[in-house]
Amino acid sequence: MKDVAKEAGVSLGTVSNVFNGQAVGESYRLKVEEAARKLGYRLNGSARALKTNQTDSIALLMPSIKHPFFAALTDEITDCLMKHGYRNNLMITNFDPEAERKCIELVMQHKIDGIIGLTYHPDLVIDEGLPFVSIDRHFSAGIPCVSSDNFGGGQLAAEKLIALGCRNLLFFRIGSDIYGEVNKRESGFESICRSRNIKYNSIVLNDSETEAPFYAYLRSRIRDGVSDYDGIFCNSDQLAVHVVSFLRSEGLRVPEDVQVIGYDGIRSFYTDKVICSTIVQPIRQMAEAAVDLILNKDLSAAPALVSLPVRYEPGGTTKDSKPE
Amino acid sequence: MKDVAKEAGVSLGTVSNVFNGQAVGESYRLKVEEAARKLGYRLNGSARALKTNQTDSIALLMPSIKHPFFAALTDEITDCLMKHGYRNNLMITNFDPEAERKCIELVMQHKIDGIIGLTYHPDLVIDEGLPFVSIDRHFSAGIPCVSSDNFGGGQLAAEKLIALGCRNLLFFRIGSDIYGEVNKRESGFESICRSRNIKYNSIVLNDSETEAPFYAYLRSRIRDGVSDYDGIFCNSDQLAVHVVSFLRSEGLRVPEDVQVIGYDGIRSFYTDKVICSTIVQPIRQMAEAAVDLILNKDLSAAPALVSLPVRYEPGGTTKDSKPE
DNA sequence: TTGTAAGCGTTATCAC
DNA sequence: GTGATAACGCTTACAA
Repeated sequence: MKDVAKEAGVSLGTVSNVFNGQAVGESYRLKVEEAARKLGYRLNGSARALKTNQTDSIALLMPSIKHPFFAALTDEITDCLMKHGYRNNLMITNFDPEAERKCIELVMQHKIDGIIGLTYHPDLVIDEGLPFVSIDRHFSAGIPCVSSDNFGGGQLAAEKLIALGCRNLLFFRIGSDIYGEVNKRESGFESICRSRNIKYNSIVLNDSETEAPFYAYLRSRIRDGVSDYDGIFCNSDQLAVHVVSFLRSEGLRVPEDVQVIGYDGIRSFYTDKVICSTIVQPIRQMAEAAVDLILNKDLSAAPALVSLPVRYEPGGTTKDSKPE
Repeated sequence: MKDVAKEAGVSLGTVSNVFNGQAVGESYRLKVEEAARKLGYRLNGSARALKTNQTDSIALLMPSIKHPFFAALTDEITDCLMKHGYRNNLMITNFDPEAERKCIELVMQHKIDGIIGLTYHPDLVIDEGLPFVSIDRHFSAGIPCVSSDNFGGGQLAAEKLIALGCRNLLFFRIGSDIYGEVNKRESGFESICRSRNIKYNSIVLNDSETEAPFYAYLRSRIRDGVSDYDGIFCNSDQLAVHVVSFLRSEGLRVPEDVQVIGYDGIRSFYTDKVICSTIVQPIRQMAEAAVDLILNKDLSAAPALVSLPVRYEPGGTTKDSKPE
């Protein structure tokens, strides 16, 4: 920068002003720009960061991005961030709370401006006003959470199944989402069943590694080739697809005998169709919401929860139109 | 840091040495560590970067991570990078050469230590010795490329199809991979066909948006319900799956009448099985190779091409054992 | 082995 | 509106 100043015959301050879009005499600006081009000069991010305490980068904590939902979310968040002139520091935690802690440590060391995180560490301490936006997990005051409208999604699933003729509903959940917003899917589902006076049941496997207990239960409720349940709402599309193939392997027809709805809205990457009837999460909107929140500094005044609307999409495992 | 020095009753240099793992008297080290803990001190990454010209971060340029292959690669690369103490600056370019240029600009501005890139800009200029490792694209001297063994993969596909009884082979490729290593899949495939004296044909759609021409061609080669071709090798799993469903919609049986092999080794995320018979790319090894290269500074002495071994996996679209 | 001091490339605060 | 100067927090000779 000193060289540019010399080359352009102006002072350091002026050069700085040019590069920061400050008001500068037009002739000076031109001279500086010319000199900068000639010298192939560009601002030094580290020096600027040191001075301003701003790195123009946000860390994104993800358990993994092999799952298509996480991948899509990461893709959109990165895209949003870049559109705002920010860089994305992607950190993969592999669902490991210890790794999450280490990531936070890194973030503070590098003075990264904020964190968007989908974490699995219940007691994760977010020190000293470090801007943090959580996805699908509700922490405490000052840490906004963005998620899909899980409660509404649960309701929607129940309403659909009932409208499609189901009278004996079942809810399935697996995974250690103990601290998640995700639990509300069940509540929403139940609330509709109750108010409509529809029989329902829930099976929740919190820390199970396997889905076997679901199948054992399901099998125990099949008599003479007929299932007690005619509608099943699953916590994820993945689970829904598994349940469907189990049912079929037991000789039941889907959707004729049993209808199944999943959650997420995962699309097959080669057909671009949903893989089952499902409640689809508004991924792009979630990304935008998270980025807006993290970039708008004033997290203390931010809503504790931003819950974005979901929609239902038939995918062949319910009696409404199936794709293909 | 000054505060820590004061608190510990030592000098600045000593504190710095402690944090950089330099030899320091044990009693001093303890005092410094104690003081640092008390003050909640941590090294300032920006200041350090300014001084050392090292940011401990690598940029990863990806066209998108919605595609499962890109997602898996990004996941593994990020993981490798973090294991080496580096951060990943993920940049999504959406296949846009202009965006790629901008990313490079960002990288230089922020003095990021290097780039791993899967790019679509044929003339991308990598200025001034900026460490760059390319994936699946061969640039020029000094820019190593890591890829799966595309030539070997093509050979393997041909060998398998022939071993499984095919006598009339076809190769399909789509996409604008004009500058890619990926073209070698075709060469490998052809080389085997020639040396085995097997009839084959290739259809390459370089800049087509749609697969329709493939289907038109395929249809023209079906007479009396029998296809001229009994074995097809596709450039990607995605294409392979599409071709399979086209063939079936035309009343042909796969794999009985026509056998199909894809490339990539994509797995269904809910069954974890490959989605067709395929040549699987060694994603983890590719990630490790790319990270090793970029971190080992001396790119001028690095191999121009690191080509990692692939393997074949049956997936139900060939006559060898099919899953499920 | 430890302390001192210069300097990395910016930005910001002043007088001018 | 422009130009000198201090300061940001660290590393690294070099001196003690």
